[in-house]
Amino acid sequence: MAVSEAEAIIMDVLWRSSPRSAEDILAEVGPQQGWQEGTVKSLLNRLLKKKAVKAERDGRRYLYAPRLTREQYVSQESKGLLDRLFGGRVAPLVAHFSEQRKLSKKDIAELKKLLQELDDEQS
Amino acid sequence: MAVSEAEAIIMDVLWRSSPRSAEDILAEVGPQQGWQEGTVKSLLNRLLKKKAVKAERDGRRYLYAPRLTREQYVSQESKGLLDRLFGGRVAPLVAHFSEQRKLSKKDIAELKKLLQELDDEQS
DNA sequence: AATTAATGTTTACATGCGTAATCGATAACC
DNA sequence: GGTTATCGATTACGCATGTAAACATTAATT
Repeated sequence: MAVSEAEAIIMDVLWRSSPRSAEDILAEVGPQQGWQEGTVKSLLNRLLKKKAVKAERDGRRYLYAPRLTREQYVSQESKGLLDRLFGGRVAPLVAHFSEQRKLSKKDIAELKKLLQELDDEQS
Repeated sequence: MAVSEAEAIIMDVLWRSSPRSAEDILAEVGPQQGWQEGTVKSLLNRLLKKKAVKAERDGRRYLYAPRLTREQYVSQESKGLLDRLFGGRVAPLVAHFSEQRKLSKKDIAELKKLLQELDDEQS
């Protein structure tokens, strides 16, 4: 089953640094999201059930760590969107952002560099 | 409220051509999705409630048409993903697909052309 | 006019999600 | 050793979603 949006916020914390205790996660995400203890614990349990995180006992508590990598998650999500909205092709997606003026100078520079690199490794 | 995934499939039919009757929509999407009448009708009603489509009476029945444009929908969805996963920047997204070898030759060619055009209109 | 067919409207029902309160077990403290 | 604090596990609850059946209305047919 898929990792939901609220769950992904917990994953983000774990991707930044793990393993971490529930308390620790709450401290980082609670104030920011307005979540309290029970919420974080439920989300952690659902993530465990989905096998997206693992838990290792540490005395009285658990330390949680990702089992699903950020790369895997990002891939699933982006591929889903790409397939659903752009026929699975990247160029139309970029064209879309271009039309929406969502390409910053920096983006453009980086894209050029990226394409250049692809050329280089090609030859 | 957001248009759900099943609802988006109905929208797709309407974006391809509209206005259309429920029967018509069912004919196109039913066999393919394994949906039956009631399902399509429910989805249409939810879309009406969300004001994503409008309905115009045509004799005994209604003809449905999009109110939300495909552009609007695509924008919302892609911006959501971009913000959540790539800090709102396009280049990292493309880099991600590049790393996943998801850039076809055609993609690369089109991206080059796109960047070229951006340069041109710039100068 | 009564019955049937065609459509839209309302209701249903299981599952997932966001958000949490409550329960239960175990460790710490008096 | 009994009480309290700390954690995780279980349960809850409203709302959205996917999927559809049941109901209502109105037009067509006999």
